[in-house]
Amino acid sequence: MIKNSTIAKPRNFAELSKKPQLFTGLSEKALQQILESSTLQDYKAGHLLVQQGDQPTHVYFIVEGRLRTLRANRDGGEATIRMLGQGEVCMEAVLFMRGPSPIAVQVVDDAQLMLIPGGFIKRFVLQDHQFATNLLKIVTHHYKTAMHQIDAMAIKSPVQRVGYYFLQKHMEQNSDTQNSDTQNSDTMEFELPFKKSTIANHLGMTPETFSRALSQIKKMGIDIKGEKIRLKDAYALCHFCDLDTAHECTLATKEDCPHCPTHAGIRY
Amino acid sequence: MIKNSTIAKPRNFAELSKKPQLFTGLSEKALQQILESSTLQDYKAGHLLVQQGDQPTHVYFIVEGRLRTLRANRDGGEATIRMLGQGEVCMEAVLFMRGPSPIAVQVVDDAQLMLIPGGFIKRFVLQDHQFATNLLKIVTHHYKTAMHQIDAMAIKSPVQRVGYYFLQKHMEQNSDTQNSDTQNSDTMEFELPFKKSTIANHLGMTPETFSRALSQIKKMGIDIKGEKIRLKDAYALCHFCDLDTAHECTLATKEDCPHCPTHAGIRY
DNA sequence: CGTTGAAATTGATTCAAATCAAGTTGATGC
DNA sequence: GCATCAACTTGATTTGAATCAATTTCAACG
Repeated sequence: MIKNSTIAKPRNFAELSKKPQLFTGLSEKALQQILESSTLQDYKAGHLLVQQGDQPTHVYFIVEGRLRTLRANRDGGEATIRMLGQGEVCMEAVLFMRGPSPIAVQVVDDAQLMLIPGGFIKRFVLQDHQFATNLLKIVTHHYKTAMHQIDAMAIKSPVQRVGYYFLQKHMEQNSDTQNSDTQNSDTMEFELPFKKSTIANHLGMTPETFSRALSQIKKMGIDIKGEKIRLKDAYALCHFCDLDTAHECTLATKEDCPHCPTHAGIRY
Repeated sequence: MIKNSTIAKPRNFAELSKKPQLFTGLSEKALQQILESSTLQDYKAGHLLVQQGDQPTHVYFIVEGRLRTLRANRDGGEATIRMLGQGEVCMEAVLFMRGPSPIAVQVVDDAQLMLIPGGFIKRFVLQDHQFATNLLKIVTHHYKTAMHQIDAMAIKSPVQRVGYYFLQKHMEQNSDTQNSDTQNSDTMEFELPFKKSTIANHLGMTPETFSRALSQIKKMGIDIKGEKIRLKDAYALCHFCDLDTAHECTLATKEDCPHCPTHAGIRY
């Protein structure tokens, strides 16, 4: 599985499009320390990095490629917890849970990962405040996402789940392009970063149901061509917004959004 | 709603049966600082401490009573995220998410809470390593629980969800009694700490379905009398165990458990 | 360019949990 | 003791997503 293993070089970071959350605000010295303790490795799609029940050994930083974290049971059922790409980390939360890993980690697209030893992370948290806060923010954000996932499965219809997922991807990709030098501040188009069956599983439904939800959502002003999603108008996804998501929405201030939950003082 | 408000006194902690995770390993000085910044308040059952979309202001430490955290939508649907009692905290994770609270917090049983100002917590995390690690462990544990909840709703049957919930409560209450001076090391009995309809909602099912799941589970060697659950034998709940839970099980080492996933090298 | 195989779509059928609708139990107060 | 009300249980019915099954689409490769 392992094709390549070297000491991580700082310039690998420069190649990443957006600054990874794990390293924000760290001193040069701190960064050096992390890099020197880590190794780079390549993995093939399909490889199981971590199995459910394994003792966590490393934190994995994605330089290139895609992973997913999941839970599985005896009858072959799988629940995809997270789907992650470039600049994201995994196993950092598991490291601080006592006991073996509650999740498996699978390589979805051929990936280059930076492996940071678990022991190093645990020590480093105690010596670097900024790093500790970074970790806290990351785990906290995972928890928020998990709460949304619970919410979705408990009280949302398949169409609502897909709509909310689209809304998030749309907002993510808008903020990405604004950070880079693209001029287009409000793109009406975005892409599905994973194959549909994986997204379906993440949303707690079968591929068939996902497909049917897509054809429903097409009737709501959203064009779907393969991986490309195109909105007919900027408000097309506002149906699916909720109070805490509206807060990050650039349209929320423009008072003309017909569905925005921040208007009319909606309380759930 | 507020019946009483005083500066928190240290001796309130002494009254708590088990040492709360938030304060473990802190110096006397650190504890003093926290107590001096906090206030005690009483709340009536039903009160909404925090609404979805509110900006978080405090961390709530439960001295007495019960709370639940939940998400709700426009159509009246509710998803219970956590149900918490004495010695537990909430809003500590939300504090480190950017933006407004994704959850509401409701008082379920009349409660006495210690309110720790959010700003204090944020500052204190940067100055006290132990406190930072405590928080990291707490949030990380919430995340683990949330992953179990996702798993449950995605790939478990109602009966399996109830069984797994029972298993957890059983293990919790066993470890509690071992810490205190009770001799009975392996109790066959435990109690449901919340009313059934709340548990049902937390498990992502209707009260009717929960009730039917209970009658199924009675056939598996588990007696249910109101709030009291009594196991016919110590292994009655082992059906519902998984790899990461087995790790904390006192029976797992005894190789005679017929269902334990740690035996026979089960891989999911 | 056509072949191959995986992924996705679409349709028909099944099934499990939600809903609807009575009852029952159990706690609280008069 | 009995009345009252909420929580829970139990049964009948409906419904929406899973499953099963048959195409269709599309990318990879010879």
